[in-house]
Amino acid sequence: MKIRTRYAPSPTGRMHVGNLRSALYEFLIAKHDGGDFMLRIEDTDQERFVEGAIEIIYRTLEKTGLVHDEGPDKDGGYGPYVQSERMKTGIYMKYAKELIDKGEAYYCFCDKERLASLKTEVVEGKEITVYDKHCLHLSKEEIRANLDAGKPFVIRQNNPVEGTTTFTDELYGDITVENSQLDDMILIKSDGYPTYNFANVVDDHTMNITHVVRGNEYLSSSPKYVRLYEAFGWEVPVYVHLPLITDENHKKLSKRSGHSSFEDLLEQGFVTEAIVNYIALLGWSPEDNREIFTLEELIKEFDYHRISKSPAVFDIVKLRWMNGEYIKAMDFDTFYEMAEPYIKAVITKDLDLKKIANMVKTRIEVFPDIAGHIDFFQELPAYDVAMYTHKKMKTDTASSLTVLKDVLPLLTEQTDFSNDGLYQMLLKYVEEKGVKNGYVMWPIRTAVSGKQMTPAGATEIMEVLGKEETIARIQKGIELLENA
RNA sequence: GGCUCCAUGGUCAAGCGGUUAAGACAUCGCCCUUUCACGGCGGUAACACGGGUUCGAUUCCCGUUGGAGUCACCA
Repeated sequence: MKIRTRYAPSPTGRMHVGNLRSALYEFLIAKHDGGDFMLRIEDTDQERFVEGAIEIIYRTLEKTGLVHDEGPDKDGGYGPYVQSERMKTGIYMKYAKELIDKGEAYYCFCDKERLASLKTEVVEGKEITVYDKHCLHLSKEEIRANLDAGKPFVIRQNNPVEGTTTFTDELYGDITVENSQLDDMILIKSDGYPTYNFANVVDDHTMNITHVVRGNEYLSSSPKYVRLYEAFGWEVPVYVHLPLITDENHKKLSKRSGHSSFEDLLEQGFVTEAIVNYIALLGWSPEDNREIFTLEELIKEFDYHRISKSPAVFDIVKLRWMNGEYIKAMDFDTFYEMAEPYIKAVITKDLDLKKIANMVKTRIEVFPDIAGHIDFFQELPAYDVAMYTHKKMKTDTASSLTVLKDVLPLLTEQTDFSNDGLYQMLLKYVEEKGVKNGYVMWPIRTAVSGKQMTPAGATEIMEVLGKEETIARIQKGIELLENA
């Protein structure tokens, strides 16, 4: 049988990398096997629903290439399954009632006050409540009367108080819990919507999901879901719980962690392919030492049995490195298209932007790095004469002044202002003087850039700057050195 | 606190009874160089602890410690 997986997000905002990785692995597990990947929007919580969140999910999956295979028709393609839409068919209530008939669930009419009186313990600011099955013991007549009176109700799962429940996770193995630990969780809320706990099971079953792949945070509640499958007499799916992705403090990454959503990363200048590549490696590794993968290659190599069991810290520093690798590997036109806005944000003068882009391509990790490399092209920054002194180049202010003064007339005469022409010309001067290249290049580069480090050598900078601006900057340098 | 899970360098990680315990990021040093970067070469750095099992444990078992997750009419 074909593997069928699903990504089941709730539309509450941007997709953080933990969610994205779940989607990625769910996609990969299905595709590696030639199976199907579904998208199901879990919007049963009316209060948490965020306007536009579904579109963000849709856009993110599309951009990353995690395209689902099935769903209601939408613009000639497949839309996502949406729980609030499915609910209109009465599917969840129908199955809940089936459970009631089987004695596996029951109506509960307890109000907030009674529930509050049940609260027994407060741990780390959280109230721990265990429902006492009060309404399980209501007679048929009492239930009827409450229902007829229009009293608000929820439907609860009826879990046994004795024995144990065991299920198997593909990664973590057999997990057994005491049934007494299983709370009678709510299946249908008083507003008629199903809870995640219930809708998830009903949908996974009715959508024929074979492999339930999800975050580790569901591991401890899985026995309750398994009991639901058993109560229905349904086949329990294969479970693959994914290790958590954490922040640098080893705490679960969440929307509150900030700046770690896919869109945040794009805004920070990361490229989609690098993000996908990096998160694929957070919790999974291939048999060899390879680290750079396209989506297609991941599909081919991804074996979910090699997923790690321990949590992984999201390391933005390594993501930056990987992003830099992707940038270096880009063909120039693609790079330029992405870099242009960042360059134009700094440079408004009429300079050869492509030459500038090319200088910077191997030196950045994310696009916003560009600004710091090229700002001096726009305007010569104020700089300290001390920069002319460089021990390795054996230069100081006096030697630099001499060089600049010697070179100024040569530049004025120079007609070929290309990188090559300038370099040859200066090389000749170097030879005549009998010094090392750096002895001449260093002061010139300093004068034309005003910076300690630049994305290119002196002559490349001069070429882009042009004759007029170059000469002006050299003159400025001479002036500065003379007054030192 | 109950329950569940996890435990190899700062981080991601390979390892699946016998290894000089890989590799990558970061970090440090050297080389290259028209500075820096890129690139190349090299260094520092890890099996949490205590018991078993075994001829032999990073690897298997138990415990301790540490960390995480979860305990909602949220998902």
